[in-house]
Amino acid sequence: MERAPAHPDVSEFDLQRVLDALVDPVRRSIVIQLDAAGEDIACGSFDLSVSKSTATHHFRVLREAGLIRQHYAGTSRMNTLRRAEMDRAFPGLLDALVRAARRPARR
Amino acid sequence: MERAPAHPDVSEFDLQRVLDALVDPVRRSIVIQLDAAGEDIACGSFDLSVSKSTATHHFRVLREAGLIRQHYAGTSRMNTLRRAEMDRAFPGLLDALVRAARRPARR
DNA sequence: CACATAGTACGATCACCATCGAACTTCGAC
DNA sequence: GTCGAAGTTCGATGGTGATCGTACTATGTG
Repeated sequence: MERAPAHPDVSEFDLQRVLDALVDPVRRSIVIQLDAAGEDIACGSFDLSVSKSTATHHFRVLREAGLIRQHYAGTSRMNTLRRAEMDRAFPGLLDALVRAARRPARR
Repeated sequence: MERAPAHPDVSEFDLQRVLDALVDPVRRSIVIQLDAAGEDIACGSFDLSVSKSTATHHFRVLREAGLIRQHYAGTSRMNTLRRAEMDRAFPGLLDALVRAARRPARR
């Protein structure tokens, strides 16, 4: 188990990678939940509809895209939304997505 | 050849579908070019790196997501960015993407 | 120590999608 | 009508990624 996983620097953020991460509904749900909570959340405390191993996969994709930061607290792995850094790299992107997710798909 | 293809109404716009459309770099390039031009562009006048049949596929995905409107002008098929409608359904989304695409991937 | 908890690593599977070429259609020009 | 230009349609193919179960590792607790 990698106890200190690599996180990309803001200067390395890549739009394609970020969109690839955000296009998956499970991953977008993770981001939405983090944004709504406004605080760190452990991997296991998310409301997800996939298995643990699949969840691990999704968290890795989000981390490698730069959307979340992960650090251990005991056996739990805490997840932080890298909001400010994302906003700096891609202004308005997360805002638009969070806002779009909050309202019904059809109006 | 379908001469009057179906376009979704704004009330039917779906975030997942829109993101699925925008995550592909070729399709995003089409949207960016339409936004930059500010006017309708024929399918064949885009700067794309794929074959004609693949391009047709991409235009269809964009149309079915509601991102573009298509109509014939002679043998040419003109494409219009549905900017205002997208902005109404998903405020800030296109702005953020166009803006992100304008600057280099890394800074 | 033994045990439970939290998550990772690894392979395998499966579905989807971007891509293409070839054949076809539609329209305008000659 | 004949030709070319502009797109579409139709398979086929190939790669990628989401998913899972199982085995494993690390940490905390008794």
